[in-house]
Amino acid sequence: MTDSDDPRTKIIEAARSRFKHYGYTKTTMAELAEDCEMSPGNIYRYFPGKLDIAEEICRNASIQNAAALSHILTRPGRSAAERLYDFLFQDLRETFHTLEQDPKIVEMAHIVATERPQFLNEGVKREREVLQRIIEFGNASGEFRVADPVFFAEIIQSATMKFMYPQLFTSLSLEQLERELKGVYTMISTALMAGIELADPGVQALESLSEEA
Amino acid sequence: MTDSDDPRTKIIEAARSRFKHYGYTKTTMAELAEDCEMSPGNIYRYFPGKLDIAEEICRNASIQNAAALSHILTRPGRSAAERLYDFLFQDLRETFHTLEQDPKIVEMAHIVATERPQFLNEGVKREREVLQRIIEFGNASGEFRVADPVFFAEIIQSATMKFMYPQLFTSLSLEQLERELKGVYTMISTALMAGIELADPGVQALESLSEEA
DNA sequence: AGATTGAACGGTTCATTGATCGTTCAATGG
DNA sequence: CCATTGAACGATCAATGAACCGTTCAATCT
Repeated sequence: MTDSDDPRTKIIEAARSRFKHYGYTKTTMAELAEDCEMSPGNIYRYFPGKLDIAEEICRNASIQNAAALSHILTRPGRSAAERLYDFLFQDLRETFHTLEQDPKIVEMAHIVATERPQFLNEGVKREREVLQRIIEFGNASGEFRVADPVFFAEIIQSATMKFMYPQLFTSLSLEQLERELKGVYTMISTALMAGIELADPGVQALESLSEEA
Repeated sequence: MTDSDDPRTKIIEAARSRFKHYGYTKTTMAELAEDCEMSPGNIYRYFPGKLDIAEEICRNASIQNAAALSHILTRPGRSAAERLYDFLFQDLRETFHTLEQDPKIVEMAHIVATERPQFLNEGVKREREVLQRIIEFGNASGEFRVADPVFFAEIIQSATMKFMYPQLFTSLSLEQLERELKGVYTMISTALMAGIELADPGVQALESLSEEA
C-alpha cells in the first residue's frame, strides 16, 4: 500500500485506533507520536493540532456515510418514495448503531461538533444533496411534483432532525424511533405526491395567515 | 388574597422571584426561608425538596402556555390549517423569546428536564392534546382527512421538534427558524389536506418497502 | 538546508482540602 | 400533641497547588 508510507494517513490510522479504544481526551499526542515512530513535534508538520486529526477522521466517516446513502439512487426497480424511505431508515439505523455501540466515538463527535460548529453543516449539506437528487428523480418519473427540490430537501432534514441525531435529543429506543419515523415518512411522501407549491422566497402567501383575525 | 396566606404559594412565589433573578443553583434554601419568614426546615413540610419547587414552577408555566395555545381553538373565523399555523408559530415565538431573554429560566428548565426526565413528556402531552383537537376540527369541517388524529398529532410534534426547543438543538436565529418552519408547516398541511391513511398500528404496508429489491 | 527532535512554556486538568448547602430530626414552643 | 425550629450531618462545590498535556521552537541530525 502506498498509503501507509504517507505519514498523514499513518497518523490518521493510529489516531482512529486510539480514539476508538481509549477516547479522544485520554489519548495524548505523545502516545500518538510513539505509535507513528516519530516525535510529538513532528505531528505538527502534518496537522495544525489534535482537534484537526479528529475532524478529519469524522469527515472521512461522514463522506463514507454519504457515499453509502448515494447508492440508494442507483438501486434498480425502486420508486422515488421507496428511495426516500431507504434513505431515512438507513441513516437512522446507521447512526443509531454506531452511537450505541461505542461511546468513545460519540465523545469525539461531540467535541468536534462543539469546537467546530461549521463541521456539522458540511455533513448535513452532503446528505441534503442526495435527498435533492431523490426528489428530482421523483419529479422526473412523475411521482412527485415539487417546485423547489433544493429547499424541500432542507425541509425534509428539518422534519427528520429528531431521527438523524437520535440519542442527542431523546432517549427513545430504535423501535420507538422507527415507529415515529414511519409516520413522518408517510406525511412527507404524501405531501411530495400531492404536489407541493413550496418555494424558498415565496413566503408572502403564508405571511397573511399569521395575521390576527 | 387567600393565596398569599397559603405557605405553599408563598414559597412558590418567593422561589420564582429568586430563581429568575439569581438562578436556581445560586439560590439557597436559607434565603428562600428568610423570604418566607420561616426556618429552612419548615419548607420541607410543604415540598419534598428544592427540585420539586422548581418543577412546580415549570409545570405552572407549561400549563399556562398550553392554555394560551388552546385559545387558538376558539378564535372565530379561522380554518383548521390557519389554526395549525398559529399553534406552531405561537409556540416557537413564545419559547424562543422566554429562553432568549432569561438565561436563568433556561438554567432551571434544563435542570428540571435533566433530573426529572418524565416532566418533559407531561408538557409535550399537554400540547399534543391541543394539536389533536385542531386536527379533529379540520376533519369535522371537511378540510382534513386524517384517519388517526392522536397519532398524527404525535407525528407533527416529531417533525417540528427542532422548532419547539429552539436553542437546545441549534443556534439559528428566529428569522431562520421561522423560514424553515414555514416550509415544514406547508408540508404538514399539504399532507393533512391530501388525506393521510396513516394509522399507528398499520405498519405492515410500509414494512414491505424496507426490504431489498 | 530541510527534516526531525525533545526540552521548555503556558494553559488545562486533577486531586486534595475546606467551606457551603440541601436535608434531617431531636428539641422547643404553642 | 402538632407545628416549627435550627443545629448537625453528609454530600456537593470552590479554591488551592501540582502534575500533565498540547504546542512551539532552538538545537540536532542527515
